[in-house]
Amino acid sequence: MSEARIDDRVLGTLHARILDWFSEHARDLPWRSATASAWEIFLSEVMSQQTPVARVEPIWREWISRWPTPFALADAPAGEAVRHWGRLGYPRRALRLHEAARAMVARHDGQVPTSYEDLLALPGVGEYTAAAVASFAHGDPQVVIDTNIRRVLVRAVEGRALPAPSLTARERAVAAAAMPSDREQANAWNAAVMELGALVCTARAPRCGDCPVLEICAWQRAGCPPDDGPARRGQAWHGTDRQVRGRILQLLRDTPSPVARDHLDTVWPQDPVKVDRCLAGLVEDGLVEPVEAGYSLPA
DNA sequence: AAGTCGTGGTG
DNA sequence: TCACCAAGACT
Repeated sequence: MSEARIDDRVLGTLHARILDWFSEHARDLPWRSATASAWEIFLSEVMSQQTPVARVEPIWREWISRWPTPFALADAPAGEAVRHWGRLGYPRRALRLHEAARAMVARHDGQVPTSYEDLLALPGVGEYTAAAVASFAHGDPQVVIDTNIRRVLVRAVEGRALPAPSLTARERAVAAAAMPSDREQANAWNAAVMELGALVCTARAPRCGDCPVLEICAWQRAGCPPDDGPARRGQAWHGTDRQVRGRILQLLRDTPSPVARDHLDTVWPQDPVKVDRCLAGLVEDGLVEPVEAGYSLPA
């Protein structure tokens, strides 16, 4: 276990300034309401994985109203979860949410589990989501580390522009050392640092003029050196399986009845072999089901 | 452990 | 314009 030490005076200032900033500037997201249920918070966390929060809200409202509890979602066909996922992206998350709801019914009396370990065991829940749900839904101050928190800490504490591609032991140690010792403050801290990263300490064009900890930011004091890491690999898109899979699913979502194999070629007419491969992948993933008349969302 | 998995806003 | 990136998980 590596340890990281942050100067007590610096730490005190970080806590006070960032928590104060958060109390003034936090967006009033519906899942931050004092009356939000653990299920509502759980849904918001999975929906927010790799997805801008602004796009989550309408889908989240739709899901909450349609499936207000784990029981409700567990009773629905998996395909309905995929259908109502719409264009939020990474539709396997919808499937895993459905599996998670069934796991909650099977193993947790239909409740969102409270321990980090039980949360982590759910499908679609990794380190980040388990810690976030523990902290935000249950008031258990686990160390939350998301892309925002990584960026804020690497700048404010380490003085670098951007974190490494994958999470390091050093970052875990810094994040743990940065947590306030008070339980309530620690939970607020998790949300506050994330919010600061999302609204001010952004990846592309940080609004340092609006930053509450500008004077003690190590990156600022170092003169804002540019990222020294290797160039990031851009995500290819045009003509990839991802694009074709997306089109296939969009067609199936927008069609109530099964779709014939021939009709699926219309999503990528130049290459039926690619369509075959993507279809096989989607079936393998459980997102699509072969039926007599062709293909449909899973029952 | 690097690759894969959607989608849309934006600087 | 277009490459980058967004409350990651999984293999």
